[in-house]
Amino acid sequence: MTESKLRELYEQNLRQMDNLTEKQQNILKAALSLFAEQGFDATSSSQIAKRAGVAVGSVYQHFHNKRELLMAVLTPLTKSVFSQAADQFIDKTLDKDYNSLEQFIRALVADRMLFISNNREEFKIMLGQLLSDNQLGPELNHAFNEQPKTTAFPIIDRLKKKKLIIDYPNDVIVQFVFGPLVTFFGKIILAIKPMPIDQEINYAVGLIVNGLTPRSN
Amino acid sequence: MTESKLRELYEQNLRQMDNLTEKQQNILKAALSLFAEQGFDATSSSQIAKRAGVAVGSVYQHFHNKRELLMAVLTPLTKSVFSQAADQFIDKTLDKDYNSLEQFIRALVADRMLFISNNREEFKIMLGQLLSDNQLGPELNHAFNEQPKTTAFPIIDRLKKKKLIIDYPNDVIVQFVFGPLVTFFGKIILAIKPMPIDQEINYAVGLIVNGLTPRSN
Amino acid sequence: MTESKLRELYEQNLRQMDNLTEKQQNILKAALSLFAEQGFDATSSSQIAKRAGVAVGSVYQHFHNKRELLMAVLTPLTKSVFSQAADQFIDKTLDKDYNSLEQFIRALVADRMLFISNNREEFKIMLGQLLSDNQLGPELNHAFNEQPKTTAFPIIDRLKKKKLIIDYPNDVIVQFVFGPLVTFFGKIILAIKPMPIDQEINYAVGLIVNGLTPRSN
Amino acid sequence: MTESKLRELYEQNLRQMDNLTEKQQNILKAALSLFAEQGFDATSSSQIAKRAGVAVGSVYQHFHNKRELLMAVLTPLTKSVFSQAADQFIDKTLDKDYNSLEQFIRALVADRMLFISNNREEFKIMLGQLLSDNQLGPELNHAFNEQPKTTAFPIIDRLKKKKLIIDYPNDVIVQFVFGPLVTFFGKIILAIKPMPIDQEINYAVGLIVNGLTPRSN
DNA sequence: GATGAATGAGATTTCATTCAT
DNA sequence: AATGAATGAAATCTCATTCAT
Repeated sequence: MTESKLRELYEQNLRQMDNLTEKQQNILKAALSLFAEQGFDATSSSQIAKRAGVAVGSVYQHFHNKRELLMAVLTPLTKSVFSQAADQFIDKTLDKDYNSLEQFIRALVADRMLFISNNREEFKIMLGQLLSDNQLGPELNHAFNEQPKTTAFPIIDRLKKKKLIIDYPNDVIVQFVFGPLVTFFGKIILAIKPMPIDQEINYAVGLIVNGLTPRSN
Repeated sequence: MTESKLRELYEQNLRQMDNLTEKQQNILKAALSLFAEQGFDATSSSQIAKRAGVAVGSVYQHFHNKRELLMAVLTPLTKSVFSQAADQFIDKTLDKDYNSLEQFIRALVADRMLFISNNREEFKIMLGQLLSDNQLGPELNHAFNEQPKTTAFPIIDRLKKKKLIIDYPNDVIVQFVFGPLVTFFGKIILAIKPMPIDQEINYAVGLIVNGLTPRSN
Repeated sequence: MTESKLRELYEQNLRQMDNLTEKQQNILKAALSLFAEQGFDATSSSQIAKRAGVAVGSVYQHFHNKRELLMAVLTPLTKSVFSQAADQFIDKTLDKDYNSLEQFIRALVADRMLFISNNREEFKIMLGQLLSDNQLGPELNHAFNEQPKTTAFPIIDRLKKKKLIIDYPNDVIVQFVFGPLVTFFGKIILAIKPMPIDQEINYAVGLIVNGLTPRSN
Repeated sequence: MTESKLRELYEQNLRQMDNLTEKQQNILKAALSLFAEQGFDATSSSQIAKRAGVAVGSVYQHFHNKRELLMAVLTPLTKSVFSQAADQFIDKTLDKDYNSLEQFIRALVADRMLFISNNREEFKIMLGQLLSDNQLGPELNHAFNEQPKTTAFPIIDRLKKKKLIIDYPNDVIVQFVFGPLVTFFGKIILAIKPMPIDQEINYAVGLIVNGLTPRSN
């Protein structure tokens, strides 16, 4: 299971910002929670300062403006974690010669669902920015468009050869697998009834696998 | 196809706000587009006024503050359209005695996807609010939790009896069907590569149906 | 005497900014005096607002930032007045066929000294900016380098032909004539003992003329 | 030539501030150049620290606030150098029994022009302060009003007796001699086309002398 | 002495909202 | 109803200065 690794990676990323004082760390944490609660625009510098227990000026000591602070909050998610995790995923999970579709789907869904669950606050912030910021969208297109080509596509192709997966375009398949993940995220955002994550995974895997498995006739 | 009805309903709702001058209508339209483009907080009254081609003061003539304007933008979507459309959906679409799973899924997916596509701007605004406003979430719980119980659940139950659908909990099934819809909406938000909506519908329907169809063995 | 014209031109320029409310005019006046007294950087928006008798926000209603306000204060001096006055000067003063050197010098010195005297505040501000702003300098080079070529130089050439003026390079002569004017301005800046302006003019003209008159031997 | 002496005096003055570390000297130099480039107000402590290659705190180790730093920059110019140089000037230059007007003027103009040229940065700063500080002006009045009375006036009187100089009031003559010097300084401020300083001196001397020489008739 | 993170007062600027015309 | 100048509260950000290390 790669999940523990993810947490580790995240923590590691935070520690990499090691030029940060304890107070600056507090500012980062305060900003993270406030951005998630109220959104970026609705959060004022003085609010952040108050929650972090520092003076307003201190917010601007290390992070030279609010946007930079936002980026500092999102970076561990987008940059490092995203790609590193993805790389890890290739190495440790996807790169095995999957014989069964289910093994593949289960690994992927579990990994990503835990990732979403563990980073829900950051994801909320990112989504919020995506809605207003017209710059972030294109940046993420890569992650969602290009990454699968080198990671998931080869595996899908292999499964296709073995007739273990339905013959739909690769991107359509990927998009379909993402469905339950995105819905899961949606539920988190809407604070909708929590279902034990194992159950959530099991149901999702069951339905996705069924959906992707070719009918014999 | 219910889509045209939706538009009609929306327009009708706008016309119901009939105490509105033409200028006020322009203000509403300007606010709608700006909120969708930049988010609520990042949109200023004077921007709205400029795009509407009126004076700033006029923005406050009918809508007494910015928040009221936001509500006026969202109301036709949430209140009227949502419920009315839902009712319509029951009457016209779901309430038939579906014999085939595919008929049911296709009707539902097509309808909702067009609904999302036609109201993308409003949905973007609403999502934006959902992320910051901690009040809207619970309200929508009803729509997503309770409504299906009286609309989709009976149909699913009927399909289950005929062994035309997999024997998963009803809410899990509903959630699964929503997957591609939510993903579709996500793509709109991220402004990701447009695929002809018919194709999008066909692929989604194919996969969902396959996923929900019981295996013979 | 062109002096009255200058004042007229200046006032006219101010009136051309006619989109200005009375309050905005007050802001302009307040800014002018405060910039002259304390310098641009040392003057705060709230100081301007207070002296103008308006709210802080009103300072930014018409002039969108402090620099724009500075420009609004300096523009009538640099742009319009400078060039217009210069044009007028050509037409009305320099363009006569001066036979005597003294006539020429007296006209020029009197005109410029009154110009300086009448616009001392604006000149102080401009000089202050010149010292810090690295953009204004080059702009003024034109005025000081190019303008004389089309205005004063032809007259000097004519005087040279008639042996009425010493045979020094034209720009050296112009620079020399400017000496007493610049000194006069320096005295105003330093708030040094005022001498009746007529006397100031007479002495300056006497010495300049003597300096420029060729010795017979 | 007294110029070298001036530099020496200046350096000597700096050395007199001998409680200064090398770092503190760097701070002084950094402040000098930055104040000259951008003006006092527009220069921040951290900028000074950066250019001096020290920490912000070090700026305040010796100079207890920014104004004190400004004074430390200006003092060697105003206090020591100014008066000392003036004294030197009396001793070494003016106190000779000048027979020719030109000798006198040439000595004075050359000396002052080099002085200005060598201390242009300090002069820029001083002028900048003069424009905003309403206290420095009066202080300088002495230098410009009283000093000549004991230095230049006696020499002028002697020249008048010998009919070697025009019979204008002494202060008018002094002011006239200063004209080209002030203009020269103005050109430095405006960064206007540089002319070789020897030429600048020669032309100025020629014109001033001609201007001050009585006509035979 | 030197450092630089922390401070908080204050500056600039924005903007929802009011109100006289 | 419509206008847009005026308002002032609040937000972002800067910076001189302090102080613990």
